[in-house]
Amino acid sequence: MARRDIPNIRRARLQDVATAAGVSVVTVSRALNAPATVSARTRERIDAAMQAVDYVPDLAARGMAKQRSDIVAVLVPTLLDPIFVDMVRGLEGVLAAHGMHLLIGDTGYDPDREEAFVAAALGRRPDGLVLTGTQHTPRARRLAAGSGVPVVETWGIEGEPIDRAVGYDQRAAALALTRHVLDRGYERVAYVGRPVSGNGRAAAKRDGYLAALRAAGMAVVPELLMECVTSMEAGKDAIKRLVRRGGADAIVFSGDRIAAGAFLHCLDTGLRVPDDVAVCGFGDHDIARLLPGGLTSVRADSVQIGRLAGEAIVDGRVDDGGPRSVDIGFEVVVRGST
Amino acid sequence: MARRDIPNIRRARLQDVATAAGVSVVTVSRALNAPATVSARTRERIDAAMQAVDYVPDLAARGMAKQRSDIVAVLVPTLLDPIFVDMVRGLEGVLAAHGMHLLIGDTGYDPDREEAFVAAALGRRPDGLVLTGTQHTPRARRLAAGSGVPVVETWGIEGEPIDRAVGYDQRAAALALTRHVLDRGYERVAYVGRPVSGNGRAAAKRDGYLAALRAAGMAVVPELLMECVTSMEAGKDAIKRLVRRGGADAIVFSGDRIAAGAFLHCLDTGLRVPDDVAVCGFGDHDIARLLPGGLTSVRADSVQIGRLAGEAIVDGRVDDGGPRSVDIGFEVVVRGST
DNA sequence: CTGAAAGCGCTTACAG
DNA sequence: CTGAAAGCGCTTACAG
Repeated sequence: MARRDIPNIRRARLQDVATAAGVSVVTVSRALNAPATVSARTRERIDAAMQAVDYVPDLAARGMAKQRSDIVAVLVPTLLDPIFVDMVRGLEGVLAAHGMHLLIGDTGYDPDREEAFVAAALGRRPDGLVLTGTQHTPRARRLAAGSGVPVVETWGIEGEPIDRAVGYDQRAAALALTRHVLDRGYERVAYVGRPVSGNGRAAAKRDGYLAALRAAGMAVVPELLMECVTSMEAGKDAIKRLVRRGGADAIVFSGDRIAAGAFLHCLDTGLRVPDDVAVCGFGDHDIARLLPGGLTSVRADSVQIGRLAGEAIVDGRVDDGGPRSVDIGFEVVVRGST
Repeated sequence: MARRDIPNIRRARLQDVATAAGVSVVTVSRALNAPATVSARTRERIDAAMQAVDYVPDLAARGMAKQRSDIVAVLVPTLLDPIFVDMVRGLEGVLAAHGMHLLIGDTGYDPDREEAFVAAALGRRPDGLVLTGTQHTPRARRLAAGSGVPVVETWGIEGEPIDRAVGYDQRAAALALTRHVLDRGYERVAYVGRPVSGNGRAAAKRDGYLAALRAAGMAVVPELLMECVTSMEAGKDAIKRLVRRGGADAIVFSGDRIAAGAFLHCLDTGLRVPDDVAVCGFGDHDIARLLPGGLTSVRADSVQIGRLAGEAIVDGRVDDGGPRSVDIGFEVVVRGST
């Protein structure tokens, strides 16, 4: 298998199939794309020829000829957070059913990497572009807007979308969640979320938390406001610090995994949830149901966001009308942790 | 924004840039691919022209001309299992550093869907193909082998790889894990894993479990051998049934998430781990460390599998030699759950 | 029902 | 340093 020595294995082309079947390339192309327009006998010969050489059509060439790539590009901030993975699953399901392929990129929450990936993805002349959030660099936004491809921004629906947006009101969700905690009577409610810089959703959630405090007539305690990365370990570290730091009696986390890390730390060290400290998350991932007593969380269907994004792209070509947002809504699911 | 009414937005082509800059397309192409071969003044004019129209090169056209797509296709059985997501992260990291794009597909553990995706992916003339496991349909294997592109099979390294394989000995890992449990003195050791049909890794793991029992001179109890899907809920359901069914005193799960679901169920219902029932998983995901007392698991670096797969593809073109496997090894990490 | 020609947007030798 | 021609593998009108 000295395959790598021979850089150009000659893969079968339409021409090879045509020659083998004794017809022209056009006819083979038709047998592939409009079988009904080819006589049964010819079709049989062509099919046999294709089988014989294991012909696989070159989709890049087809795409160039048809001006349509059957590729959709999706950009997520991280694959470490299951909400984005769920969204990708929903998207992939819809696209696969339509014979489209998914190009995936991980921006690491970095707007510049997002911009670079947007440019690169647009180079594939995708049939759709799925972004996370509504905050992008000016050039990324300009490229996406000017590309002519359907663009779907996911999760955050604040502001004017480039084209379509599918998500829910992150600020309202954080506000509702925090209000629930305050209604329970907790008095030192902390908030732990992603860094807000360049992240509209993180900023919106934190705003929701702050608004809830304000509405309850409570002061913001700087020590109770933390930024952290997305990991279970981070949740553990955060709760250790917040409890030591002079006592949060409740913590609102911006994600279930972080919250679960904190929750498990409590189980491990004997801190009682919610008696010593209440904990809640965001996303209502399966772990929220399974933690002992359950984790209070915000439910919003991540898979559905992906599905709707996929559908918006699939029928985006027949659709018309200006930019618009779809709000999938959310629900505060109260469980034992608060 | 009646964008959708106008199917063909005219995106800037090389020709448009060339006209704007007052040069030929070749020169613009050179400015892009070999800037040093273009005079500084010309380059400036070209750069300005590109800026002006937000030019984004058509990568499909480039790929066709260069016979190189800068696309790598990866197929995973599911995105619900974090080990595959981790692998994809590792792969994506390496590829992004080389300006390559990731096409991702989710086979749902279905060999026919895998075959379909292999064919479709090969249609993109990818620079590499990353598969899961070494068991594929004959046609999928034939297509991959005959495609001339570097193929990396991941996780399982049993059998002869199509080209490269990166993973570890799944059977040996399950054997070692089960042996550890038996050494601890547990006598009714259950095994819960994915259906083995069409899944070489699942079969290998189950074989390892059976071999460990055999080596210990213990009989296989059919009631203690279960198949289940990959989810935390499934782990919960499994442990409920196994404990009821007349008492496993230890359970080896084929994944950490399933094991964690079972573990959490124990916490919730007061079953003591490991006193009432010992539990262990596979993958050493972060949750394994965070569960109270810790979850015994098999550690194998999923991200590293992705990285090595990516590197094999990146320098696959200069490399030579026959098919070969890379064994990344594994380690049984003993924690409180056993 | 079938085929010859032109074109999709690039790059690669080959000339100048 | 720059450009004209040919080609990458398809599809799309246009003829027959």
